[in-house]
Amino acid sequence: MIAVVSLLTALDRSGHRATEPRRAVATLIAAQPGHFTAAELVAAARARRLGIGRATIFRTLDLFAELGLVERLELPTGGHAYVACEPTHHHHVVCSSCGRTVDVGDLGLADVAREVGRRTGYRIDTHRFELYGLCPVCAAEARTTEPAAEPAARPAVGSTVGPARR
Amino acid sequence: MIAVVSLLTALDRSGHRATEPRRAVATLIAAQPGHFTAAELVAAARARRLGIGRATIFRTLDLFAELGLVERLELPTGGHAYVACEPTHHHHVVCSSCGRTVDVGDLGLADVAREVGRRTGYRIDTHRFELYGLCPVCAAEARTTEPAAEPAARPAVGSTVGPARR
DNA sequence: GGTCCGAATGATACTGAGTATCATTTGTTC
DNA sequence: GAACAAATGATACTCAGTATCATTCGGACC
Ligand SMILES: [Mn+2]
Ligand SMILES: [Mn+2]
Ligand SMILES: [Zn+2]
Ligand SMILES: [Zn+2]
Repeated sequence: MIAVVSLLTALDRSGHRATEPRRAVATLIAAQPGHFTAAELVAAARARRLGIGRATIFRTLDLFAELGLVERLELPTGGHAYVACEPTHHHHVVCSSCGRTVDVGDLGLADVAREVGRRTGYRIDTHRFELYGLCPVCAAEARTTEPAAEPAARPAVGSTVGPARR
Repeated sequence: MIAVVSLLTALDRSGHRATEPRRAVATLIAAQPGHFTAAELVAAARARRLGIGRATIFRTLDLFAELGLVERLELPTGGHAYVACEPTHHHHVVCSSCGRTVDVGDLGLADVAREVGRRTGYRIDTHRFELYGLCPVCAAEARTTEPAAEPAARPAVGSTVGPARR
């Protein structure tokens, strides 16, 4: 969940044009409750008969990712997905069954990264930290239903838990 | 760097056949000093006139990844690469300029993951933690040469630093 | 050593994500 | 309302990864 205006003002402040297609994509992104794939955005654009080219959607996603308002993450399946976030540093917990994503703050990771830099001599610039597991809903489901736990249909929903410290 | 026998015994112990192509791929993997892409393996196989099909290389990489002897990581560029590792849980520091990879142990990450589980209610199964930055060599280079720091040609080399605790 | 059978292979063809190109359109600045 | 660079979208392309399936092969058992 992110406000459309956040996306638009970020465009303006970075010296990029607020074109019609970009506004449209921003609206689509803002409407996404959880994480989404590029293909899903393309489908959404087509469904609403916006005349946006596929290339433009990829370009716009890249742009917002550069601006830090959208983050690209790699699912355990190997595919890619995006989440719209306020551009503060934080990480994601992803349900490997339904895809529900929750934000978490740094929780001491910065210290770990610093320590890694000290030990390895690397000048650490960025890190990637993603957690995968079962969300409470899916965990409950897995407990009640037969032990044959099949992945659910994936009603991806986003939410936020925990203070995004720092 | 990994020993060929580690790969082969892992095959055997998991009930998979030690076929000729798999031995060959294992040898190729063991010869890789740092991280490598699937395409690079394919090229290496072709260069040495081993008659291994492309599909088999992908299949074998997947297999070794399942067995935990090879880890697939996502480069900051968006591409994928593999590193051969002893199958103990650890993480990677990757030089964003030359690709040199260094192993690091858990360094308190397990605690962070546990804390995330507590706060979010997720049952955390796995996590992904990768660090990117400049290795000492590239950092020195960047300091001596013009401030116009272009990424170098990428002579990927692997090494290990720090106790892989746990 | 020979038989047998499922596992594994590789040739081929396919999918799907992402990108290059380039003539046309559009946002912004003056 | 020009003017001009930035952005678009149609098209065609590349490249990673995968499905298919007839053929081969490893290894278990005798
Ligand atoms: Mn987020
Ligand atoms: Mn490693
Ligand atoms: Zn779930
Ligand atoms: Zn380096």
